[in-house]
Amino acid sequence: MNEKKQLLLNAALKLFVEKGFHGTSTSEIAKTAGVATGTLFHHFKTKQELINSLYLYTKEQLLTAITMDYQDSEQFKSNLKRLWLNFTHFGIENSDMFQFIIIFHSSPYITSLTKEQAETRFDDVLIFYRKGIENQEIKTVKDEMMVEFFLGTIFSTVNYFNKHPEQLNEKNMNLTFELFWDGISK
Amino acid sequence: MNEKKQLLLNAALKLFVEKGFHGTSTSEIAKTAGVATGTLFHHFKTKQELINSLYLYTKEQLLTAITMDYQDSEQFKSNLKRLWLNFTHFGIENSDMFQFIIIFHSSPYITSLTKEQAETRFDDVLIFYRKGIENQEIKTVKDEMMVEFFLGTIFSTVNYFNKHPEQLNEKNMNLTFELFWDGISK
DNA sequence: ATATATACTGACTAATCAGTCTATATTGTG
DNA sequence: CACAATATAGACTGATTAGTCAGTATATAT
Repeated sequence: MNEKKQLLLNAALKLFVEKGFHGTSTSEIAKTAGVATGTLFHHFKTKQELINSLYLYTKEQLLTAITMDYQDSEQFKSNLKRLWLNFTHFGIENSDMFQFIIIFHSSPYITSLTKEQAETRFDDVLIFYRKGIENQEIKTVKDEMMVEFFLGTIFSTVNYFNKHPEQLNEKNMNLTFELFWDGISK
Repeated sequence: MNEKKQLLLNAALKLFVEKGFHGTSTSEIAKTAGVATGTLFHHFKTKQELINSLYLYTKEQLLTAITMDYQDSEQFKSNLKRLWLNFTHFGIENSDMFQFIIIFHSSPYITSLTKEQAETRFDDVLIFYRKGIENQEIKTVKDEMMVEFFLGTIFSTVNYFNKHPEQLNEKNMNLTFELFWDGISK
């Protein structure tokens, strides 16, 4: 990736989270990145294309962080916990990216084509857990409800530790996972 | 409340959720409400004041919907469930307002003063449950974490039923509450 | 009925926006 | 080195924006 292109993505990420899509001008993005506006439009044909690229980029970073490391030798709970912890830690350590994904996931600024691209890659991760979910100690709930609940608890956990960073330690992190786990287990 | 002022709030709510704060022009809000732009600026000094008013208005509507009807005669679980169900139903039936509150709660467009105003009124509701939480069958978790978890599960439940309205029935609603309840109970 | 305040209108303005264009610099290739 | 392709720059433009203003209509009070 070209250096200035990367600087532009970083600047756009920060500003979009802070002030929204329309609240951030292309000239401000260029200024923050330390480049000219012409350079921005050289790398991204339109502002629209910039935010689409940014969405794919952040989702890719998230996917890398939660890597598909399902271990058949381990218990289902351990596998699920590792996924949950990876996801949550990503959210805490990359709060701009996490916020961006949350905000712009259900936003009209990202074209549906881009969303589909990102979503498909995402489902690939969850498919590993689907066979783990069947015949396990988990409540019989629709897959989609389970995914929403999973994401909802991560969302609230990240929010909590962002607001109260002094509470961030292994004990409390385990406790919040137990809230999720006891909810879904039979 | 003045009729045209109400029309302006309704139009702004719809458009802000759809296209964001800066993505919606004041002329479009006025046009959607069927009034002149001058009328908008007569009722709200600035666009900023409009969104602040809207935030207080939607929070007020939410508060009314989840009314403080704690019944000491009933079990804690029943009281909590009623609050949870009122909240969730509000989110499903008033999806624009719910979305608006979620989006603009952690957004720089609402001044922190306005947020405080709304938050104070909100805490008044939760205080009724605090004494219920003590010495109950609930896990010992920080109050703030409990609130985040509470809101997180409502958020995911509303999201789920919005995406899959055909799944909306009493049985599934009870099931989703049990996910929350089993998580927090000892 | 008259006076005063409030509600409303839409044309207007200075500022700002996304995107263009022309020119210059840097890089890669043979 | 030569020369083409790519990267960078920033002044510029037509369109759009939040907010103003001068005047008109409607409601309220005495």
